[in-house]
Amino acid sequence: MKILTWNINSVRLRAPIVVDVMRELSPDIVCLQETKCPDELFPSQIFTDEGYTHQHFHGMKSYNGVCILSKIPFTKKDVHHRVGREDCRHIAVTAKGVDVHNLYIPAGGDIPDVEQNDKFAHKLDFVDECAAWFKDQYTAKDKVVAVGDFNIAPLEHDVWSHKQLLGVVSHTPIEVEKLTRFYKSLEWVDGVRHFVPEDQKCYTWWSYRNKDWSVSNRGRRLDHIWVTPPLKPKLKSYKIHQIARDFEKPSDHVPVMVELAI
DNA sequence: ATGGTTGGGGTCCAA
Repeated sequence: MKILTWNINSVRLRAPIVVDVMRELSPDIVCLQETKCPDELFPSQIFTDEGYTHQHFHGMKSYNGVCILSKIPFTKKDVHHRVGREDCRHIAVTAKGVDVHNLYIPAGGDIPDVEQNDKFAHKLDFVDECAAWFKDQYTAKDKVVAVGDFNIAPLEHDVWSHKQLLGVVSHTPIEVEKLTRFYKSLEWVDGVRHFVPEDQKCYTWWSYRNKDWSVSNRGRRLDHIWVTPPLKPKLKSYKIHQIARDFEKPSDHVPVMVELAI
């Protein structure tokens, strides 16, 4: 079972390149974030035509929005609201006995200070609530996958310069600490770092503001695929589809995929 | 230290 996550920054604009990636990588389950699309306008048919007939989308006008597109039937699908808001950042399905959660953690604005920046406070609260909620819902013996744009690069080599990004939202110590607490709470396994040594640079996002992104290569690993311990021995391979950053009209994120032997 | 780009919806906000 191949599970792919991608922050697509408008599903209507980029549905054609999602289809390209579906054809290239043949994922069974595709989790998208930042669809920026109300449900009544979701481009359902284009994905149905590709064989992704099982769809769960939860979007809103202009901002946020998540969806799960699958070739495998769901036995269950849910929408979850975090931090008392209804901003379309967390949905889940059950497929082949595995609960798959698609998360879009808030970016958190520019200033890493909860007093000065409500968006940063919201981000930290969101991560805390996820940790508590997953701990409440599951034990480490359950088969669970959590994917998405977490908007946090937790490890030193998840950013191009650890020192220069310590004060930049996405890599500040408080965010890393909170995400790490979430990570440890359910004994999650990092599906990409399972294959990529921690001392090796690894990115999934390059800013639009950086022209010639691949030359400066100032990336961050913001997109993640976590699995619970029973799924660790099932991890078969991973793919960071970096070529997608050079597509015409690219997203600033690239697809991340993990293959599980189930 | 600063500004750089993108998408959506509407002449600005969030990323």
